[in-house]
Amino acid sequence: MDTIVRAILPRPKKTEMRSESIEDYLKTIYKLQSSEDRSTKVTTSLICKRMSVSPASATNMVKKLADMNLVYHAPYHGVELTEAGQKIALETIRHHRLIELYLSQALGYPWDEIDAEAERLEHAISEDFEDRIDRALGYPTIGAHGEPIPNKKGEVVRRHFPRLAEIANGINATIRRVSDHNPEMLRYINELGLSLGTLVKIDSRAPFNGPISLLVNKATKCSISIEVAEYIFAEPIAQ
Amino acid sequence: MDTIVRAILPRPKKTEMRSESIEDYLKTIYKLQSSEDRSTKVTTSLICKRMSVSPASATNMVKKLADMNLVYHAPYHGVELTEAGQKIALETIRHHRLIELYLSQALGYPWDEIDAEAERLEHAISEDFEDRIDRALGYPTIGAHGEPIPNKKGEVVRRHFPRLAEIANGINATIRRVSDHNPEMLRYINELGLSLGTLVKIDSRAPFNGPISLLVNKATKCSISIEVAEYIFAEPIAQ
DNA sequence: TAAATAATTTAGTCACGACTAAAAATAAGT
DNA sequence: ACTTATTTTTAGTCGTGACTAAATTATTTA
Repeated sequence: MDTIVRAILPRPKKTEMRSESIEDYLKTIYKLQSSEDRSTKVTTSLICKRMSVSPASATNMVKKLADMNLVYHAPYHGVELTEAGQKIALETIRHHRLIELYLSQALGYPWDEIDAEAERLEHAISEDFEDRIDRALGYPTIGAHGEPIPNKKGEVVRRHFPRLAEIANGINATIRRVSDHNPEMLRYINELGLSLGTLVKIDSRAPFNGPISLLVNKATKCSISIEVAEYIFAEPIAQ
Repeated sequence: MDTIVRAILPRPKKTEMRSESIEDYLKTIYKLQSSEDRSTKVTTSLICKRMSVSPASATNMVKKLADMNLVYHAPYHGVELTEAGQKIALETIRHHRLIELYLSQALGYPWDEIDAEAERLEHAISEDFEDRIDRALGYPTIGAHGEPIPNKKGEVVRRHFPRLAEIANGINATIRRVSDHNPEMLRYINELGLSLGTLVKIDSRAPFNGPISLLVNKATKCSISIEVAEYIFAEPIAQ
């Protein structure tokens, strides 16, 4: 009796391991969950687009993550990280950001290369390595592109700044974060002298969504497209 | 005609990729090929023992490596690296040793932990990373345990020193290399104060393969088993 | 509300790299 | 030389994580 039932039911799979892939998916889901508009559901297609993977692959992994109790999955309606899933995501992100900062500060890596290198290293380092670079960096809380670095307990201090594109003309602001999604964009932004802490003033905007003119460090002028201005987050200075 | 022949022959497999596994096997084969007695053939069983893998797995990989022209394989008689295979092996070993040295010098890792950490990192780093730590270390040629570091061209400067166990009583010698195969042994050796460059004098030997008494740095005495003395290589000082 | 479109999931495949069990080849002992 | 023991290879399986193609479910539009 029992045997028959067991033979018919799908075998209960004992997926237990924490693989590179799993970490990558959880990291991506975490980022989608928290960085996009809060209202947006994290759907399979969002995930597969962000990871450059086929929809079927994403579905498969989502099912596996659900089996492992790392995400809640409402079929056709998206996923949400469980506490366990979020823990792994944050550990992975912490690794990533600490490595990025280390590459940039200790090894002189340029801004636009640290993401790719960290992407591979983040899965390979031990807790010990994490601790050692954390110490070497002086227990930082802000990453190389201005993102918060989760602490070991998985706590994140989220800071919120408007995009340059959203700041009104005539306002002074300090650059606080730059989206690290596009290395070419990062290189370009860096070439313009727009790094973390740089003071900029929104000078003027050309009509019809034209370029935005900036005054950088009260000295240089430069003109960037709206698209670029969407990548840069800055803190307006109260005056 | 042609079609029939092609249909019967095993499909020619296009294994092209350079995976972690492949690097590990090539590295192991290189080490077996050069570090054991030269006369010993590198057999499948040697490989599988060293890698803690089943004989079948080793055979499989060996066949694959032969397909990729990375090793010559005489079935039942062992393998030998081709030039291409040796190149990859040396690149991997170079990565490993540079990382070990970096961990030890820049991050203060203890001697007995660097191997395990480097084992995972060596597959994850880029050429750029390699170059940067190489520069940060001042282009070293000797690794953390005294082994030579292959240069970028794949050249190795092999130095040959006798084991402590082989050095005659009364001789002064400088420790030049320590086998890194056993972390516990490494920790023990380090605790005894026996690191690279340490001056030792073979004081005496107890009979029946008993322990060897050493005078360390002309100051401390210590007594080690033959087994330990097999792990340590030293340069006798001409006097 | 029905049809068209878009998103998601199922089904089936493939490469990789491990495994066990069994067959085949080599080496050793009498 | 012939049997025995050991080493090596073959055969077949499994888990992971990707893929395409086809089916299914949701959503939008007419």
